[in-house]
Amino acid sequence: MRSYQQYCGLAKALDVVGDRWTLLIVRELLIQDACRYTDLRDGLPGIATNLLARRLREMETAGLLTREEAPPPIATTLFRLTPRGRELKPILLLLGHWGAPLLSKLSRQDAFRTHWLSLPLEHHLVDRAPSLPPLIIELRTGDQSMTLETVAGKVKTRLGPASHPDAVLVGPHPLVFDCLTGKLELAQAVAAGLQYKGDPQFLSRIRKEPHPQPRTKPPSRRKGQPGRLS
Amino acid sequence: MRSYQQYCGLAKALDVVGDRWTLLIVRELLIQDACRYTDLRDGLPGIATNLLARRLREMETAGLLTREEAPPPIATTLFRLTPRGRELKPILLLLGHWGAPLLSKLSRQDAFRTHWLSLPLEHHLVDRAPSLPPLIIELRTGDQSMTLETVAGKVKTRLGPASHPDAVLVGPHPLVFDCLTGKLELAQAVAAGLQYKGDPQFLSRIRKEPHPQPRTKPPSRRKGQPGRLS
DNA sequence: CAGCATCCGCTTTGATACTG
DNA sequence: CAGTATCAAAGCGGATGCTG
Repeated sequence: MRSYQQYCGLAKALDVVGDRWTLLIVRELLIQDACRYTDLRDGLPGIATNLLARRLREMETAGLLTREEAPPPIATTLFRLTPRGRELKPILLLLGHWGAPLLSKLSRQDAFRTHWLSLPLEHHLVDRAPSLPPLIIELRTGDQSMTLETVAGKVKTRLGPASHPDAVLVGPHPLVFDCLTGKLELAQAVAAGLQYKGDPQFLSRIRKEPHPQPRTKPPSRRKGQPGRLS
Repeated sequence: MRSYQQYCGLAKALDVVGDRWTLLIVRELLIQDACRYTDLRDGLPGIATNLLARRLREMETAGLLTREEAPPPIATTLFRLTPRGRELKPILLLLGHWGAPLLSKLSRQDAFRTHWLSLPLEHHLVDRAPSLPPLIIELRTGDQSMTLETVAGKVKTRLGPASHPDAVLVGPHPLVFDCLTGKLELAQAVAAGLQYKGDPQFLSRIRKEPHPQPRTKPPSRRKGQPGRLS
């Protein structure tokens, strides 16, 4: 990117991360830690391959990431954020939070990768009952499943299914996301096509505000099946 | 900007504010509140006038700012951030802070406007002695002077000179900025060409860490003239 | 003068094809 | 797997001109 040439920290930051795709590449590396070129390309639907290669070079020069050549048995290049690059994480979280209201129904045909849920979910889910046994929730949406697990008052995410989840959410990703974050009440999400197995209380345990939109009268709670599911 | 078309809050945020110049326009409106077109153009050296007009239209459409047509006596258009636009402030502060280390000596020939100091200074200066009488510091650098004043444990900035400052800093903007934020110790800044009038203690009163880089032995404190200056 | 719109050359981006 | 090469389209920067 052409420099703004302004003596201003914000302008200097944008000189480095203001290019198209750059912050989304940082997103991928924040979520996936060590990425191969093809992992990145797969997590960035729409990017042209030459542009990805160019950005990776520029970001390496700028000190945002490093490129590790793995030795012959593995024989692949791994891209990883430097500490300086990882310092962008709080900014990405805030920006993502700022942009969340723009995820409307109109975005339903947008590309989606399950791992994109990781940062926003870890950012605004909590464990409101850390003294209870750990809670495990499996999400089945998008290109792969994802598991949420409460640890030390927080919610950690990882890719892949859970072996003994307390609850399972299955459905289109906008429903799963809105239901988890509390934008949609569970009953509304179920009415819209979400499948939920487990005790509904588990959901309110990890939402920051259990009833964020009491615009209409609060929907009546439905009993789920408590206990572990296989 | 062409949409990333990804179901991700960050990608949606970048769809709106990821265009070149957009966040710098937000910076201007955060600092100056109500701006005329020419104020904006002056605060954004390097922008092409047609591009500014286009961005303002797009940002109005996106709900970031409003355009007020002032009645005939004033006869000018005022641009102002909406609350939604103002929600970007913490993000800009973080990004500006992240970019601050990039403001090196190499940036000395970059364009500069005094009001750009406003956000970073208010962001990381504090009043470490709020029980003392208010402190007033005048900066003379860049295109106009700026006044710092302690209020309720914080430091507020405004453009223009102070009538009875406790201290005055005169010199090139990188020196004034580094000296205030503590990147440079006062003695170093003075040695580099900064003029400082007032008690050196006043500086450590508003810095978050009074001695941030004791790599070399701490420079000996020089006595200044305490008390008010005219 | 404030607030643009138009034109033109250059740079960046996007899409696709191809390679060690 | 990890890119490079090529080319068309879009975006940007700079100059200039127009309108109240």
